[in-house]
Amino acid sequence: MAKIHFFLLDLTYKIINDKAQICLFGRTPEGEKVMLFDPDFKPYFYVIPNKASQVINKLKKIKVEKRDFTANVEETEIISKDYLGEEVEAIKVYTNLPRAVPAISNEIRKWDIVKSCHEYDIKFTNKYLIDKGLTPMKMHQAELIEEVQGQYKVKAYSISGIEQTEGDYLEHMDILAFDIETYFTKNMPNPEKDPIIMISFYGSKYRKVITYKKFRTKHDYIEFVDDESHLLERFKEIIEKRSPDILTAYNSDGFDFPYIRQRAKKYKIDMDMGVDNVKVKFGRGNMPSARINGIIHIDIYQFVRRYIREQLKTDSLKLDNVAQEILGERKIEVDIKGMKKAWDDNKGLENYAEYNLQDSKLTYDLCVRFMPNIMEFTKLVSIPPFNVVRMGFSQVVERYLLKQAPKYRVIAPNKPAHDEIKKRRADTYPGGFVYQPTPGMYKAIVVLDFRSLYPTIISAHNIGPGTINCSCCQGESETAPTEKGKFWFCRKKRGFIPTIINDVISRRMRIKEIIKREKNDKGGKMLLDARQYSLKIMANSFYGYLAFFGSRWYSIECARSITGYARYYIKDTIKKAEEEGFNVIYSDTDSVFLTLGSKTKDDAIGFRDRINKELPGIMELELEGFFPSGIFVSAKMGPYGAKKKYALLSESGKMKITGFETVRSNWSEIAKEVQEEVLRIILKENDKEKALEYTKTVIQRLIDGKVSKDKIVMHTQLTKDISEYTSIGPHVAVAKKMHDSGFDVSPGTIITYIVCKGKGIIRDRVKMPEECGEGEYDSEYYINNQVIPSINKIFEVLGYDKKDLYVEGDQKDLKSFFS
DNA sequence: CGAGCCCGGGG
DNA sequence: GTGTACGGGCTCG
Repeated sequence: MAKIHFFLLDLTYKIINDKAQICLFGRTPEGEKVMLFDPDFKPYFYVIPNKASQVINKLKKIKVEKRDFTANVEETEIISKDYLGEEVEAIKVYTNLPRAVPAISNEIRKWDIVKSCHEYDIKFTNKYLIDKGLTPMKMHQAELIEEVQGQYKVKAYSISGIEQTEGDYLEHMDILAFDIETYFTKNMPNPEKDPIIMISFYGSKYRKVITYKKFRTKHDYIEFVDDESHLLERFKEIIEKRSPDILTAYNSDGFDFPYIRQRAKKYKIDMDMGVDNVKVKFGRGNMPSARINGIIHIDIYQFVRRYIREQLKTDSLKLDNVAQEILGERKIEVDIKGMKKAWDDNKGLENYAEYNLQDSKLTYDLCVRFMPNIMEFTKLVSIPPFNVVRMGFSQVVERYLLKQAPKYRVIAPNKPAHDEIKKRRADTYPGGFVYQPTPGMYKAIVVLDFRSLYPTIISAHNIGPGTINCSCCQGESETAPTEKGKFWFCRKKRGFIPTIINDVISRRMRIKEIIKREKNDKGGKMLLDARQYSLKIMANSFYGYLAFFGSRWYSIECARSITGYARYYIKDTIKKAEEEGFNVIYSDTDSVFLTLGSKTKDDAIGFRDRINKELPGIMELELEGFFPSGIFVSAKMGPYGAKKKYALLSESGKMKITGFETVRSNWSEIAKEVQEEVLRIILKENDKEKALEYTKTVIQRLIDGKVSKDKIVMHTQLTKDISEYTSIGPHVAVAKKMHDSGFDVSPGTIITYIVCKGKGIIRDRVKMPEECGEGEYDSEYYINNQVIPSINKIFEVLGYDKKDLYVEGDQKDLKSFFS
């Protein structure tokens, strides 16, 4: 029998003759796409019974009638398993259909001979990947059985005996980026009426802009079609014809694909671009996503926001900002609001086409840049890249645990039910220790921090839901330094979670050593760096996972113990630093900021080494760096620790700013402007007096009514029909007014309004910009609720009070502002 | 203070 | 579809 080799891109399952068949989308080494059907996987879940024989007998007969199918049990099997550190006898229950798993488990959990059901809500395809040990994007082989006939764009076969082969994974992927431009008048475009006017593609040796207003152009990449419907047909055709491994765009889950779908519907064009001719599937609700069978759609914005955001300097994740920071390249500057006129008059469209193409190029470059990271996460958790880029960290951790579970015979605990979630959410506990800085400027700062503090504590103290308060170590093992409760962890047996986390940390250390050793191989280094980064993210997420209300392996007792140990170690470090004569100025969870005073850099290095000698297991204190000067902001405490807020000037003259939240788009322009300028003056000119004077000037201008309307207009989007609102916010109040004056205020409309002078709550004194005269705005509101909150924290740090913002000569009027 | 709502990205 | 993001911030009740 012939064997087939292929890279596994993605997978789904189809019901064929009342049986579920796994359907794999692959690409052969020769570059051809294939579909492979594996009938050899049955849906199942686990039952932990009180009386196994009774349960099995009853299960054999069970039938659950659902609207369009009948669920029944096909087979059972008794298996010994580990459930939260305990040996249990479990029944593996096979059902007729994947849908029958939730149907049957839901029914039998009510039986009193059943203790609990498990793993009934893990997606069928994911279970397949775990149980068969397969890894998306890697090379696989399988026995070919026969060719399958069907309405597919590619060849399809049934297979058996699939296995992942060692080594290769798809390295040279065919990536295609696209971007759309739409007609729009004032606000964001409305897919009901505003057409798509341009679509660009960018790939390796491929660039194209398609549009349907003809103009003279020097660019051969611009292609003209007859109208919008032909534009959409051509869009489909290019994707089908090129059938890239990866199709990428920026915020395409949230914008481009939903928009295209709406426009295509208008022309009755099917979005059946999948290699199996299945239409693009849209995830619903709050998390839209567009899945194309056989083509991996990666919305690179989704990946950036989940995995990269933390390490970016920019707070905004706009394509322009992200591209500038990552690629050092920007969008083409155009007047986007002028595009409507350019389109109407067919004047200057070439410039917009260039802009359109550049967006695709930046998206393509970002995708290429992050592909090693996406691949590493894909391999780490064995989830197709489509899903990986759309998963939160808690899901990544959980998925990694689920992948490891079979090796340790571990049965997964269940996700919490609704009331359990409520209970968990209400349960808070102390987080990291924060040593509040005295606000102000400092010189000669040393920053020390514990390398991966929480993960190393978990490993060093064997912390996990399976090792906590074991009967075998009661009274023998030390108790964790928590503020309440008495928790100890097993000393005889390593737990599932500490074992996994220790493995992650040691793998990462090995890789870091290889990177150090092999300095010369640049390409290999990039890959290894992506690998160590994914492991770092993974290790750092375990603690949060244990405390996350939605977790399967939830244990607030473990989380309490971890932060308890963390507080113990950091306080101990602070105490010892002070004993040695350093000045501790700030500390937050895992880091300590010292000023040298009369001591030297070498003294700081010696201090670090003395601390490290006493730390248990793999715990380690590192010296992050020396900073000639810095400004500190008071840190605000939350249940999971403190938020860092400070700005440091490094030895190389770079500014490191942490924790200043950006002002949101539904804030007024004046608030944004003041925040930006104050930060600029303080950080770059180092002149707090000047920042204060500047702010006073703006407040004075607000009081005098001199600030123009366009700087105080607020924008808020209506998300539902005005009649559906139970709580009437300012924007809803204005929308009602607008509605009464005959405006269209359907969901999606951006409501613009100005808060005006008057009595009572805000919504009673909001006006549409048109009915509000210049200077009629409520300066009190704009000072207290817009400008002051945006710069408040910054001035607090510099030792100023809100009172210092009083404008001379106007103190009487201002007093009421700051009550 | 809790509940309700909006924001992000996109044009 | 072996379902239903997320954390932060503002305003109303």
